[in-house]
Amino acid sequence: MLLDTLTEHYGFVFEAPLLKEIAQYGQLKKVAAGMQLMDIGAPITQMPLLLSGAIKILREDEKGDELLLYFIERGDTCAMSFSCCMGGAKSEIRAVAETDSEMIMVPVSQMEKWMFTYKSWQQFILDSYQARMKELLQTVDTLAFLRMDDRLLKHLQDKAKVTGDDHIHATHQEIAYDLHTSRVVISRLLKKLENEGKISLHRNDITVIDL
Amino acid sequence: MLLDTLTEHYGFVFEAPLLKEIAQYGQLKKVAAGMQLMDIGAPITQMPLLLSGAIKILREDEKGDELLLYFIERGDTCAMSFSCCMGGAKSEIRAVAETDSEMIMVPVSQMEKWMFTYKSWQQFILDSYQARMKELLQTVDTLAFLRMDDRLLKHLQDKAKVTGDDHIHATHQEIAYDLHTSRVVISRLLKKLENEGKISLHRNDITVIDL
DNA sequence: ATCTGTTGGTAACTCTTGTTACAGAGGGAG
DNA sequence: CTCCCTCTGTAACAAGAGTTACCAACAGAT
Repeated sequence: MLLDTLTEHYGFVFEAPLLKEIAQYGQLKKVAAGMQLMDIGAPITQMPLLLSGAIKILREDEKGDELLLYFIERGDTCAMSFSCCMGGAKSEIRAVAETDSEMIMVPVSQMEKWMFTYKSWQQFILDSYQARMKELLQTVDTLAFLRMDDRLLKHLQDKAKVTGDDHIHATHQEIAYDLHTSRVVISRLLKKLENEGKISLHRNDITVIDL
Repeated sequence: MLLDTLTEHYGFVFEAPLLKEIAQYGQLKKVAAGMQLMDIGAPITQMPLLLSGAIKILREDEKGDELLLYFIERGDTCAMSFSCCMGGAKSEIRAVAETDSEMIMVPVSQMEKWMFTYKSWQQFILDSYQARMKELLQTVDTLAFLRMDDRLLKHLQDKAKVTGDDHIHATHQEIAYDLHTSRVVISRLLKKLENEGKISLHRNDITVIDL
């Protein structure tokens, strides 16, 4: 039952009446890994509360070049979608399921109401903004202060963390897209990391040793 | 009088009773250009509403390397300071007055109350988060997708915009700090931009032609 | 087994950025 | 004016990252 699942994941965040309302107005959505949930420029009408799995958030420039911003995990939401809803704005980012995921989609109309009626909801939204802000700052730090080899290792560690698996199933090309570089560079640096004993390489499988 | 100044800058954002409350509890603060307003790791107890001038927001890594994130202008606030206040968290960023500036400092106790009593305040806070998020995304785009010469030109244009002056009074070293690179690189690229007719160089003064 | 498309390894080269070193220009203090 | 310090220009070199090209290894299909 929806309310049970909800209580399991958000019981410590929201009070009972709010949980009930969310269960009432929310809609369960299951997505398979790799599925796109939202695109840049798309209008936003609902807000996801993640129950399980992980979502990766991407940015794209005019030329179509991509960059991974961060992952959203269980118990999180995409705060940006909130104000977007409220203001009727378009999405600034793209969201793709990193693993099979479950979430509850909440319609914008209720969100606005809850903002005034439930202190816990208000707090949740503000905390979410704060958390996302912090992650974006992390991303900026990574881009500004780290070299590609460290960015790569960090990416592999992050990926292992959100999937809960130290075996990463991804091609060098896919990793290159996430870090906005070329496949050759990734292959080169992966080999270097392997020589340093931090990972081991197999076809379609990178094992992160240095977690 | 404080209320008049406040109404002038925020009259279209907040309703009259809220303006009055802000005037009552807020404190006017004037700072000179170059003065540091907040440091990384410092506790936050007040939130600024900017009346005039501009504040630059910086990020720093463990080694003390800096990076300019964005500018805050008139009519804006530092949304991050809001949740920091609420959660009693430490600042993630450093804030330095880019120009002489005036702001109203609002104590945290009132902010919480207004969140429930004034819809316009709630909207203001959410809009502010959204705006800051958008600026951070801009920063990420700049770092990820632009080369240093374009970053430099963009920086000069931004700086000209927030100061309202196409003459930029800064040494090459200062610019290098903001962009997290070395003075030599900046001198080199500035000369290149001058040859391309986009700026003109003088001692302690860069004139932006291509605005 | 053979063919084919995908994935990964590597070399060679270019371009951008960072580093070191040094010299000259400008401006203020004495 | 002279001294001294800061600011700027430039050269030469090093390192990191991007690009192109090519080949080998592998997996699935026929």
